Parts: sequence; structure tokens; C-alpha cells
Amino acid sequence: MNLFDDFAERVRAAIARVVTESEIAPELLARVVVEPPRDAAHGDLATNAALVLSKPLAMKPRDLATRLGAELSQHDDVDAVEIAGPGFLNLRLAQSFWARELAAILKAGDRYGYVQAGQGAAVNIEYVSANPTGPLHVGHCRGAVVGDAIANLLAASGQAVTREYYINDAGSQVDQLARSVHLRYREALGETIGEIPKGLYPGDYLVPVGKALAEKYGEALKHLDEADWLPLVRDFAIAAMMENVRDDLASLNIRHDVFFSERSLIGNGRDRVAELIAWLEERDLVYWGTLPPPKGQENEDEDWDEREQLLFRATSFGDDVDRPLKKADGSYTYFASDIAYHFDKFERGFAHMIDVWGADHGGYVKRMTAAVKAISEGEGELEVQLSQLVRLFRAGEPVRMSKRAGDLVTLADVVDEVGRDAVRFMMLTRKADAPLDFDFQTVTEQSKDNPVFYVQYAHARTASVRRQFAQEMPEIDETPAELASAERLIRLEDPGELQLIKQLCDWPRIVQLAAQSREPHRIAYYLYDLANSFHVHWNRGKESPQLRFIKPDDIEISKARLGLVDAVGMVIRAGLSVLGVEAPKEMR
RNA sequence: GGCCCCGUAGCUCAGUGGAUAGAGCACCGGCCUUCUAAGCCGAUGGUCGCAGGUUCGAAUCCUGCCGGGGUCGCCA
Repeated sequence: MNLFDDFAERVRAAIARVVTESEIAPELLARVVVEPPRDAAHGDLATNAALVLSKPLAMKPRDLATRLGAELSQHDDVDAVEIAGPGFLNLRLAQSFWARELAAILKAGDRYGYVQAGQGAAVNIEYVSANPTGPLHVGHCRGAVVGDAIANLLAASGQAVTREYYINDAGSQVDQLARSVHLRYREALGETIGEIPKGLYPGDYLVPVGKALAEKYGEALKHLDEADWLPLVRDFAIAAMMENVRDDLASLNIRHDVFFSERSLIGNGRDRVAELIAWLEERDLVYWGTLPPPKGQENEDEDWDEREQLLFRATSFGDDVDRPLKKADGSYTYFASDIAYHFDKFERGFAHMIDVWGADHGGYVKRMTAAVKAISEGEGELEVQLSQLVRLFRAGEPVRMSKRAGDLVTLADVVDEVGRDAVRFMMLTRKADAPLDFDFQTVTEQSKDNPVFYVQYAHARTASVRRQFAQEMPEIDETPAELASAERLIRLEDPGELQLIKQLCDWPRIVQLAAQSREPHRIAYYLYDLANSFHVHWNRGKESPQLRFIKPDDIEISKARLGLVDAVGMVIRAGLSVLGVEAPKEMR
């Protein structure tokens, strides 16, 4: 439990003593919060209790605050209670309290701030799911990192997380991939193939795939009809692309638990998409009908052929229009397979599913959430997180990307140039639903302007302090947990030291908040602030030697300070690990 | 035109009902040849797109408008 929850209970207890419980509705009590005040000058904790409850109790907020304050000041941990503004209660906590909290942090160690695994429900998070028709490009990168970080956050808050990747290996695009690879295959056998026809994939990355195919089959595929070679080449190409994808993801330390093939929905004598449609039919959720053309888009859409098609009643579940399940040629739409896929997830026990998509799929959200409501009969929930695009810069200048397919900046390019840590951290420095600027130069700079460096450097400094201790005071070699003595830690009384302790105490609340709101960027901002406080405190030691961590003439204060430094290092490490970023012991 | 996202300091952005709205960069002023390298400290800077509404209280919630982006059957 974090200290804010702890004090929220103390506030509720105080309320219960001031008024009789029956007078207050539970939903009103839920609006009573204990938070860090915006301004540190207001104290350590603030509660709105008197403001929320004054009306139902027919009391003036400040009068109620006075009575609640009197109750709260009974606690030994509370040094002072102030009533401020319209009726806030500001609490100042005793130094002994902070010393005990720091001791508890040191004892908790790496588990500090995390909820024990298995406490929460099972959740399935699907991310990346890029088509297996080419290498991952920088656009996939953000979704990959955001999805992975959200998965880490949910795991940190105790949920049983399954990370999943849906392979779109069943549509017409993979047939085009097969045709493209077949061309490269003929090229590898010495033919001149000329310009790659429109609609096929022109990228060079298929050249080695063609060669590998030539090595495996020799001339054998050349003389077959397309209908005969296509399935072979397609499977070969998809396998090659997916190997590529896994390698790219591994370079970002992303490993999915499940790779689910769209094609596997149909096979082994079953057609699970057909089964799904039959299931929907039984419940009268599909029908044959026509859709109106999109309104206002271009005047009089000449390409629009009105036609009767098989439609899912998405409008019954909150969508704006019913959605087609079959194409003109009778094959299933992507949507139809995707419903079957989500049905499968639901049957595997995931009532709670999260999909992370690029913002260009925003128009797809309503129909898919509608579909999940339908197939789970209200028992399941799909939550879609959209991630906006990334704009690439180099020293402030936009990086031009040719529109020609196959000439995009790939994920591997970016990781090779700036490194895994910089990519991951930078992709998480913005809210996912806002566009992000990524500058190749800034993220590799070793300066304060680069938040990745700034945070990692703070961690390296904590490790450096440890090393200094080993050298100068070899008698101190206790583990962090052994340094957790509240009697000693109470000697940390410098404002800089206390600020660090208070920030460390905020960590569990930040994890909780970030996990609930699916906003990993909050972790990045928290770490930046914590690193900043640590650097500031460190710098003060330059001018004020008495503030340095190592005091050869005072072993006890030195131990206390080492405890603080260790705790800072631990929390930075925990935060970086949620983001999937290394916490280096030294910078090179 | 429908739907989704965004609009906060000169710039890039935090701030998902609380108090005098914050940070980084840029700009301006001062300090620093190091004890703990990859500098430090401070100042300036705001009609929170606009207008209503809900509320004791709104950047935050609701409605309408303005501006920017995305998307709109038979692609995935």
C-alpha cells in the first residue's frame, strides 16, 4: 500500500469519528482523496475531505476541516495540520515517518512499488501485429514500445499478462508477397526481371529471400503454374519475414508469448470464420443488406457500386454502421477473421483484451469493440490503445522518406543508429495519442538535453557512489536491506535529502496511475524528475562539502546517505525496467 | 459530411474536478579551469483555441463552434 492510500484510510477513520458513518453516502466518500499538493510549500499531503463532505453534512468547509484536522493531528506521524484555501487540509509529516518509509523501501528492494504477481486478473495485450510483407519500419516501432511498456506496467500492477502478435498471413497481401518473392527467385536464377510491377513489393529485402528459395528448390518452381507454386512460395516468404520481425523485436528486447496466425483460423478441416458467422447467424447478428455510400466524401462517388453483402449488426453494439464480413469475391473480410481471432482469445480465457494499433486504424475501433461485446455476450471487453505517428528529424531537419515502397526508414536502421535504450525511452516520452518528434542527434547526445542520458546517468552516479564507498570506507559493505535502519536514517534532514525520500515514496502511486491509465510516459516523466532532484542534490555537494555522501569522520551519516543513494538507484532501476531500458552502472 | 485524436509560455510538451497552471529548449543575467567529468544558479515569459453549461471549485466533465491531423464498403 502506498502512503497516500494509507493516509486516505486515516482520513476516513477521522471522518467516522467526527460524524456517524450512516450520514455519508459511499460514493461521496470515494471522492475524498489524499494527494501530494501541487506546491510543496503546502506540506506533504493534502486532502479535500472537508470540501467534499461539507454540503451533505450542512457544515461550513472550514469548520469541518478544523474538526477533521484535530483528529488527524493526533497521529504521531503528523507534525502539523493546516487549513488552507476554501477548506483543504494540508498535512506535514514527521521526519521520523520519512525515515521509516525509506527503511521500508530499502527492505522491499526491487519489489518496491510492484504489486505481487497473480493479484490481478488475466489480460491479453496484442501489439505490433504488422503484416508479414516486409521489415518493421519506424512507424511500427512506437506501437511496439508502447505496447511492451503497457504490458510491463500491467505486470507490475500484478496482472497476469499475455503478450500476443497476430500474423496477418491470410489476405491478398501475402499473395502479392509471394509473387514478389517469385520474381526475386527468378532473378536469383539469372533472369532479368526489370521493374517490379505495381502492386508488388519492390523492396531489396526480398532479394535474399529469392536467393534462399533458389537454393532450396533450384529451377523446380520455374515451370509450375502460379496456382501450384504460390502456396509454397508464400509459406516460405512469410516464414522469412516473420523471422525478420522477431529479430527486429528482439533488438528492442520485445518477446511475445503467442504468435497467432490468421491462416490457422482456417485449416485442419475447420473454418473457424465460417463457424463464427454461423454462431452470429444463430443470434440474428448478421444479415444480407446494402450499405449507404459514405456521405459528403467527394461529391457523388462514381466508384460506388451499391451491392448486397453479408453484414454484421455492429450498430446494435455502438458502431455507426453495420460492417461487411465478406468481399465481393465471397472471401472473408479482414474484419470477419479478426472477430474470429478475438473470439478465440475470449475462449482462451481472456475477458479483458487490449489491442495497440496505429492511429491510422482509429476508424476500426468501434466495430471491433462492438464485435467483442457481441461475441462475448457482454462478458468480455476490448480496449484499444492508439499510438500516433513518429516524425523523424536529424539535427532539427525532417528526415525525408521517399514514398516509393521499400524505401522507408526501418526499425532496424533506427536501433542500429541510436541504440535500444534511446529508442525505447524516447518513444515513451510523449502521451501515445500525441504525435512524437524523434531526433537522431538529440537522442545520442551525452548531455542534459537528452532525457535518456540524463536518467541513466543519475543511475550510474548512484552506482558510482557505491564504488566510492568501497574505496574510501571499506568497512561499509552492507546491502541496501541491511542499511534500512530508521534510527539511523532519521539523520537525513537536509531539504535535498528529504525531497528525494518524498519523491521515492511517490513511486508506487505513479506506477499505479500509469498502469490504470495505460500511460507509460508518466514513468518517463517521473524518472526525469527524480534524476533531476538527485543531480541537483549531488551538485550541492560541490559547494557544500558537508552534504556529500561520504563523510569519513561520521560513519553513521555516511551509512544513512548510502541508504538513500541505494534507494534512489533502486527506484530508477525499477522505473527503467518498466520502460524496458537498461540501468547502466557507468556511462561510457 | 460522419467518426476518432489533438489545440496549454516564442518552440517541444507535462498536468484525466482542487489552491498562485509546471518542465525542458530558446532568450536574458550571474557563477564555474573541478573537490562528485559529460556544467551550475537565477530572471523573464500564459485570454489553458473560442463561447456557453454542470460544480463550492473546470486546462480537466458536457454542448456548440473555430483550427490541425487521421480515417470513411469490396486493403490489412
